[in-house]
Amino acid sequence: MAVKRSGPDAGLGEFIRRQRELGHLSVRQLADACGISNAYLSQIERGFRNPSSFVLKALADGLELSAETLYAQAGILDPAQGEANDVVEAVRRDPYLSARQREMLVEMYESFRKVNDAD
Amino acid sequence: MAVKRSGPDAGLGEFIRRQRELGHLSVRQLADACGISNAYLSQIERGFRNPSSFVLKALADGLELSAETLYAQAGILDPAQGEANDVVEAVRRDPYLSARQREMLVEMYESFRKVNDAD
DNA sequence: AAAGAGTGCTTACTTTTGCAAGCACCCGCG
DNA sequence: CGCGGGTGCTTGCAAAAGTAAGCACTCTTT
Repeated sequence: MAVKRSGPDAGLGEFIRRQRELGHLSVRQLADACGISNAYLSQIERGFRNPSSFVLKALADGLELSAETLYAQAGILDPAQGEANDVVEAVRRDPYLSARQREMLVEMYESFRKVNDAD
Repeated sequence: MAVKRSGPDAGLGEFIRRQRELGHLSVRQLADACGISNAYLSQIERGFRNPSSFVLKALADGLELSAETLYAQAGILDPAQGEANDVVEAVRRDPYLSARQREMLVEMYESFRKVNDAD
C-alpha cells in the first residue's frame, strides 16, 4: 500500500484526547461539535481508526486549534514552519494549552498592545 | 454525515491534474511516485474520490509542492500561513511589548503549562 | 433503591477508499 | 500491416472509514 497507515501506535489520538480533556469536553460533546459519531471519536483517540482529512479538519475546529497543529501532530505537515515572530500564532499552535487558555493569553497580549498604542 | 464530502465538483482534482500536467507527468508516473494506483489517481483528478490525509500528503510530495498548498486547495487549511513556534520565544522577540509585559505573559503561559501537567 | 443522565467503549452494520486487472484508444516502428 | 508500449478510464472486490444502537459503569436525585 506504500502510503503510511497508523495503527494503535499513533500519538495523534492521544493528542486529541489530551486536547479534549483540557477543554473539559466529553467524547460525545466533541464528536457532536465535529459532526462525527462518538463511537468513531473514541476509536480515533485510541488509535484504532485513522481520520480522513475532513474529519481532521473538523476536529481542529472543534478543538479550536489551527488545522496546521493537528496535521503536524498527525505527521502530515512538517512542524518546522516559519521563523517565529507572531505571538498570537505561536499561542494558537501550542499543543499544550487548552482553548480557553489560548484565548486568555491572546486577550492579554492584545490588551497590552492596545495599551501601548495609547502612549 | 455533516462533515464535508466532495463530489465531482471539487476543484482539488482539477488542481492536481493541472499540477501533474505542468510537471509533464503521466497519471501512472505520478501515481507511482505517490505510491497509489493510477486508477485511483484518475478518479481523484476527476473528483470522484476523496483522498485521505495520507494520500494528500503523498500527492504533495509527488508534485513537489508543500502539503500546506495542497491542503489549502482542498479547502482544509486556511491559506493563512502562520509562522512562530515557541510561545516564549515569540513573546521575547515581540518588539511592541514592554519587558514587564513580556514577563507577565511568560509567567501566565508557564503557569498554564504547570496547571495542565497537574491534571 | 430505583430512575435518570452522564461517562467511555463495543459490536454489527453500511459506505467509501484504494487497488489489481483489464478495456479502448492513439502512436511510432519493424 | 501488426505489434509493443504509451495514454487515460472502468470495473469488480478487499479493506478501511464511519455510524446506530446498545452495554457497563458511575454519579445525582428522588
